[in-house]
Parts: sequence; C-alpha cells; structure tokens
Amino acid sequence: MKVRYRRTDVVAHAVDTLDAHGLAALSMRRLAADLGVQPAALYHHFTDKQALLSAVAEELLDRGRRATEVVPWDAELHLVCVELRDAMTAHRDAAALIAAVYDAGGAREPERRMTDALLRGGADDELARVGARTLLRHVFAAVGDDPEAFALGLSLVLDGLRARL
Amino acid sequence: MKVRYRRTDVVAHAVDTLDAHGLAALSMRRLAADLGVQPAALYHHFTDKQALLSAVAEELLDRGRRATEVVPWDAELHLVCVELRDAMTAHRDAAALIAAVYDAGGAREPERRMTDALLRGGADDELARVGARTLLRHVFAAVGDDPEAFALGLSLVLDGLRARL
DNA sequence: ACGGCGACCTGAACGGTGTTCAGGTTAACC
DNA sequence: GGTTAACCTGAACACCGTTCAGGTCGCCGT
Repeated sequence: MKVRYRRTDVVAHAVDTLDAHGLAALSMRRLAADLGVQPAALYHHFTDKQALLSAVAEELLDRGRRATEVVPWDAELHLVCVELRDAMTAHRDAAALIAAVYDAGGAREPERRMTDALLRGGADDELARVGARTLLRHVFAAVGDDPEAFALGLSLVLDGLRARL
Repeated sequence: MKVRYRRTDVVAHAVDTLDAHGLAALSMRRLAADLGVQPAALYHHFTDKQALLSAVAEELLDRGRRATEVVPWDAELHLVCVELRDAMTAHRDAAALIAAVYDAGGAREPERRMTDALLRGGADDELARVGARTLLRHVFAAVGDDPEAFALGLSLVLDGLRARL
C-alpha cells in the first residue's frame, strides 16, 4: 500500500479541487479518483457527502479568521461580517458552498459569534437572534457587490442595531 | 397510442408532483414515469431540465398574479412583492425552485415589473435597477419569516425608496 | 383518397451521481 | 507476536440528465 489519508488530508485536497475545478466538480467519485482511492474509502472519514462539504466549509471559514482580539461588540460584528465575506470570496464557489452548508444546518459559527457579540452589547435574546440573522443575510446577499456597496449596506444595518442599544 | 401530452400538460403535472413530493422528487425520469412515458419524451417539450423548471416557476408566478389594476408606483412595488411572496409560499419548495430558476437567469418578470414601476416613479436607471434587486432580495431572504416581520422589512425598504423620489 | 409532414413518442444506450457492504490490508501498541 | 483499530478494496444498487435513430399518430392540402 502506498498512500493513506486522514480526514484533514481529504478536506485539504477538496479545497484544492474546489479552487481548481469548482463546486460542481466536487463529487465523491472524482475526489476519490484524484486521491487514487476507491469512492467508498471516503465514507470512512465522512458519513455523508454533506459531512464532507460541511468540513470543507468550516475549513474555509477557519482560513478566513484573523487574529482574535477583544474589541467592542459593534466592532466584533463588523469583523465577523468582513471575515465571512473574505472567506466567501477567497475561493472559487466558496459563497455557494458556505450558503448551501448553512442552509443544511452547518457552518453556524459566524452566526453564533454575532449573537454573542449582540448579547454582550446588551441586546435581549430576540434582538440578538434577529440581528445576527439579518447581518448574515446581508453578507450572503451582498457577497457579489463591490466592496463599497457591501460596506455601505453593512453600515446601515450596524447603525440600526447601535440605535437600539 | 393512448395518451399524448402538450407542454402545458407536463408543466401542470410537474406542479402537482412538486406539491405532493417536493423539489427533490421532480426528476425527468420520475416525471416521465408518472405520465406513463419515456424520459426522452420530455425532451420534445423542453430542451433541458432547466427549461422545464423555468416553465414551472413561471407557472407558479402566473398563478400568484392578482387582477391587474393601475396603481401608484409604490403601491405597485408593494403588490409585486406580496404576489411574489404568495407564489413562493403557496406550493411546497416553491421558494427554492423560484430562487434557483432566478439564479440561473429565469423568472425575471417580477424584477422587470419592479424596475418599470420605479422608472414610472421617477427613478433613474441605476436606482431602478438597484432598488428592484434590493426588494427582490428582501422577498427571497424573508420568505420564511412571519407576515408581520416580512411586512415590516418591506416597509423599511419602500420608505427608503420613497425618500429618494 | 392519399401523400406528406410535423408533433409526439419509443427503446436503448452513455456517462455520470451518492451510497452500502463484506471483506482485505496495514500500521501501531502492548 | 498477536490484537486492535484505522484505512481501504471491489463490486454492486439505485438513481440521475441527456442523446439518438427511428417509429407512430393525426391533421392538412392536394
């Protein structure tokens, strides 16, 4: 036997394939073939294709993380949105991937960080939930806009939240 | 020969299948089998699965249309958004279908009606384009919210547009 | 009455997809 | 050296969208 892989190896190679050939090319069979392995081998590392995609999405989000420093709650919100946008634009089809994984119930960390920041800023549970979701939606929807338009729209929502706290 | 179908028959049956079994069950093969026909037969009516889905989306949008009356431009915008939301909530997975078709370049009529209304209200080309897209995004994003939240968010955007015209 | 023509469909195939399963090999650890 | 767990094989199952050559039907004009 020549090569053996761990979970992280598969994820890393999936990211490369995503960059090189796009989301449509990210199939179990193709990924396995690229690794020189039978498709069934991937199911030792991931229960599902969904689980594989989730792991890739979280890897992309991780790579977008900046150094963590403690900042005011509104600066934290801004930071999370920018990091998320960066993660969605740094790799081919990353926006579609992350949105799909989020819709399926994964990649929840950005939203969690945002609700935490809002709670820290004095929001009640309801406002924290709705505010985080609204911000997330804005990032998802405006990911294709130019940076100025993105920043402007983001400021609008953040101003609205600041006005309530 | 027993049964023969026209384009509209296939679309109608696709809507029924969508209601009964959801978007995932809307495959060429299943649709053909339900109609008692070979899969290839569908390609006489539609060049693509994409074309079939486009036709279904447009059918759903048509069914959501109210009686057309001439109203002020801002009332027209409100009406289009409500009709679109209705179409997206009236059938199972209709929101996902319409959004997918829109992303692929189809189901453009609501957006067109909104840009027309904005131009009629005195907006320049740029504002009409951006405004229509913003409204569309809001409806897509808020389709799962309760009606009050939907109406509130919609009012916010409409107020913003009114303030500029 | 008949020929043609276009709408509609068949049957079979091509190349892809995710997933499962019983069993085989390999590396590490006691 | 033997056990155990991680990793993988090979084959199959049940789907998917799409293409193609050819067949059948009803209508329409001559």
